[in-house]
Amino acid sequence: MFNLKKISEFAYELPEDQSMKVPGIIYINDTLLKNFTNDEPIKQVRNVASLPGIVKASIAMPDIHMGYGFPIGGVAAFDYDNGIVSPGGVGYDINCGVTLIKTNLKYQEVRNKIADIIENLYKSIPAGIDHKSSLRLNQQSLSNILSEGIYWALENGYATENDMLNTEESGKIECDASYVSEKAMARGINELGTLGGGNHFLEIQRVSSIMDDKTSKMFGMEPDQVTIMVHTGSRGLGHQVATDFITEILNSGEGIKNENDKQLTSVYISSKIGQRYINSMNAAANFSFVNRQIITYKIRKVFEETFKRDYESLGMDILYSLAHNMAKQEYHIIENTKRKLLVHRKGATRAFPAGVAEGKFSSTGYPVIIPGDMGTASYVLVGTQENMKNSFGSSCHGAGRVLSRKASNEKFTPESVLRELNDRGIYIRAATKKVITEESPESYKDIDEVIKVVNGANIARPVLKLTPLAVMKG
DNA sequence: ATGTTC
Repeated sequence: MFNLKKISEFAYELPEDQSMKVPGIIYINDTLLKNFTNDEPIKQVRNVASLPGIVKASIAMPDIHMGYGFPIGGVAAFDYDNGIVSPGGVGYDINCGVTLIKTNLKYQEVRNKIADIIENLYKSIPAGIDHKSSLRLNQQSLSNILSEGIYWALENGYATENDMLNTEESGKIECDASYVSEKAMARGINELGTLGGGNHFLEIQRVSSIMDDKTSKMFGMEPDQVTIMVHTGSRGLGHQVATDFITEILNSGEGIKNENDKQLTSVYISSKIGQRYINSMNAAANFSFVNRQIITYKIRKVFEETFKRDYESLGMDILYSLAHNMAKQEYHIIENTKRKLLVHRKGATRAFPAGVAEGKFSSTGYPVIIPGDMGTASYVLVGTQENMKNSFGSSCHGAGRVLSRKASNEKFTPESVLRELNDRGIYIRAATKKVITEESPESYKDIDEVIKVVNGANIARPVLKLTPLAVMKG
């Protein structure tokens, strides 16, 4: 087991190691450290610290758990000219992320309709594996989605200008989408507007407490307001892009091998493979932005039918739609020098504060949306100035698993989890029994404790807390 | 996460 050095109440440093080019820092406290049953995630932080061109530190957020190569909850930035890009540092679900939709409805107005709404959402939005979209896309439309992102949704009536402004990167990352394989395209063409499975979900929530009144007001949010949260990504298309490039890099001889972990494969950003991966990753990210937008469109339709009012009069604006599995080209100040970096956030959220965030969020900072588990709570936060220096303006992305899916399935029964949710007044519609046990609240770390570390380590400040009323799982 | 083992 690693002998971690406590550097503050909310941060630990890995012991020095000859392989490490930079320090390894984990933002965590004693309580959350007790969740570790093995040191694999910590080894992954160490392995990332050995990669060429890494800048400042290999960082992990309090929701850290084991991933492919890089830990989930990991942040690592590489010099754009001399550093690497790693598909495992982005994750298989490229631009997996969260959209939070506001309403002007209060809890009292929806409480008797919750079950109907979820059942109608379940009919309207395909969920789980092998549930195909009702949208019929042709190849040209799919190509446009990959290169134009939300602009395609805007042109086709699925998005408004406002939706675009409320989406990270305005829902479009510049890229040459022609490198995306036919196989990835074939998997994606029937999956637009589908939720997927596993930890992906759709939730109806209410604002249960406000920690930052001023920012909440600026976000247009108040106590007992009803919100809808969507967590999904780029589906089979992004998964195939990741698979394609991991396979190609491993077979190419260009991959930078890591003696500690064969899975931790990467290539230089400047290499041809690296450039093709970055373009393909960005295309998959655009697909994911559109996927969440189409789901938003379908949610609005269901609410319009339920309340017999149009979605604008229901106040159904997107607060924000963000990515938490991406590598992004960004400029950061490192030792008084502005440097061009590729910031890998794998299960980590961009958290630029006021003054660094752009557009309509320049005076608040971008909303940082952190879902907990399906039985507990989620949070909206904003980043801090101090954290721009510490972790490239990044926050954690969720509670983080504490039990593996396998362990969860062995430990819980669907009936016990359903009873628990029912006792808490949470209505659930799940595609399979297995996902109910896999995603049991006890499979995740305590979100309140994770937020305590995020706040204590000055990563981000809590703005408001959301409590689930009903959940749909794929 | 994932046409849940090309």
